[in-house]
Amino acid sequence: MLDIKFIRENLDVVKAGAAKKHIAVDLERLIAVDEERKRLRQELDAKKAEQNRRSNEIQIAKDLEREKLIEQMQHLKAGMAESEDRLKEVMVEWQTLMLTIPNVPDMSVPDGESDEQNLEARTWGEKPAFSFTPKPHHELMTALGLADFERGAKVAGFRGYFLRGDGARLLMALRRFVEDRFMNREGFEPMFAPSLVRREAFIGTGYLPQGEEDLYKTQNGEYLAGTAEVATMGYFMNEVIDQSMLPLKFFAYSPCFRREAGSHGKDEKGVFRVHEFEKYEQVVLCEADHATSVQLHEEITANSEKLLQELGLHYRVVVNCGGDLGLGQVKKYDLEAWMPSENRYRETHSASYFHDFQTRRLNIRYRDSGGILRYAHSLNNTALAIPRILTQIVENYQKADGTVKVPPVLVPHVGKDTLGVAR
RNA sequence: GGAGAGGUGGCUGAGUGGUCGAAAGCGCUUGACUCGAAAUCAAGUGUGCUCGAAAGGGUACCGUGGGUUCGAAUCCCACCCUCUCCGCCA
Repeated sequence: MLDIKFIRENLDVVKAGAAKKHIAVDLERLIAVDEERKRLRQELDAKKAEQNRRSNEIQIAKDLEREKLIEQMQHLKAGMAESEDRLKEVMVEWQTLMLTIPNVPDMSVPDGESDEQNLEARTWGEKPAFSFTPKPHHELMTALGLADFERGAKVAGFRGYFLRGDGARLLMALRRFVEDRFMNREGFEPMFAPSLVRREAFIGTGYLPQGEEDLYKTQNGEYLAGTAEVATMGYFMNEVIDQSMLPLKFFAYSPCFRREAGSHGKDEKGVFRVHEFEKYEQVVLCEADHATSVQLHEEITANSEKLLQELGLHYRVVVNCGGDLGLGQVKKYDLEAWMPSENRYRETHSASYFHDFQTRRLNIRYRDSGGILRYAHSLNNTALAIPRILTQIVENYQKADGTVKVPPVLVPHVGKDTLGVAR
């Protein structure tokens, strides 16, 4: 959510920002509703003041005088109820509109409508050369007995999967790998976050109200989170954080659930896009300073790049274009690792910063050195999403004989150097 | 799932219809005292919206949302959450 004062004073900026994100907004309506809101508020406050004044008089007055005053008050109240109802209506529309206004993207964000226009910032490593036609990950995994998609569908339904044997070993090795890197080296606090989360935190992080379709919902009304970001940010909801605690950096783990509504037909095979997965997420809260946000954005991006480098995966970093940014994101980098079977890069990580868009919705503040309450800034980036990362590992490390080499850093955790063969 | 208790400011905690944004204590800030500190004394110390150049004013907020009333932290209703006991359970 943006500050209404900021919107009022920077209409053109907000309008241009929404256009860059290709998000339709009705700013004229918002401004009109805001004017109405202010007018009614003032009108009602004046009436309340009058009411309070008279109430005090009634308290002192006696007998006849008192009854006369009470009668007068009843008249005064009649008009107030209307104003109050009207204000309530206006507030509902005001809030609904406010939730639709996207955050303004950074100057450096490229123009564009979809991920096709994302700008490649840099690459790392080399595309692996194959003397044969590389197979897609689901074929390799099935052939080597790492995954069972047929039974996955039988048991869990569409996009269901089992990982077994070396497939499960690889997944568990990746967990230990990423846990080791973050718990011991990065200065992050580990967080084990709930996935079953109430509506507020989804609204606060910007996934609702517009993303209802993508979320699973329980019969009790909670939603299943698609990322630990939701709960981790919600953790600080309605709180004032001690400034000395900032920046707060979390290495948050949670199971993740996504309905993938509207992506039928996309990535149907394998474990690239699944309904149920696990993710380690970097979540950061910092002081309300653009330069600090930018610096931390680079830092959490570098953290993930290091992981891909250690895994020996060729990847590129793209700056996401305006049309590929979420409602609250100011800027986003995607890390995309090479997918040999598709002859293109596919997303493994996504690093964004939000300024105070999320914290304003979540009401997360801190008191600065001048004693002023400010909304903190927030950022997040994938640390590692599994099983997705398996797709690139398996494809990039496949050999001519159909087996798959284990990335050297994972060998100690997997316990062997080749998948799909006996030790 | 059943029974009971309870949600008040940064914290503890008083307040059961009116002058209560809320006692008291703690904490915090500033000042006095002191070489300095502690102790002591004095003053101050919530947030949102809104009017105002500012000083300051208005209004709202005692878990959330409704209701009763001239007037609600206080009464009524619904919901949320916490705690205790029972049941179940990794």
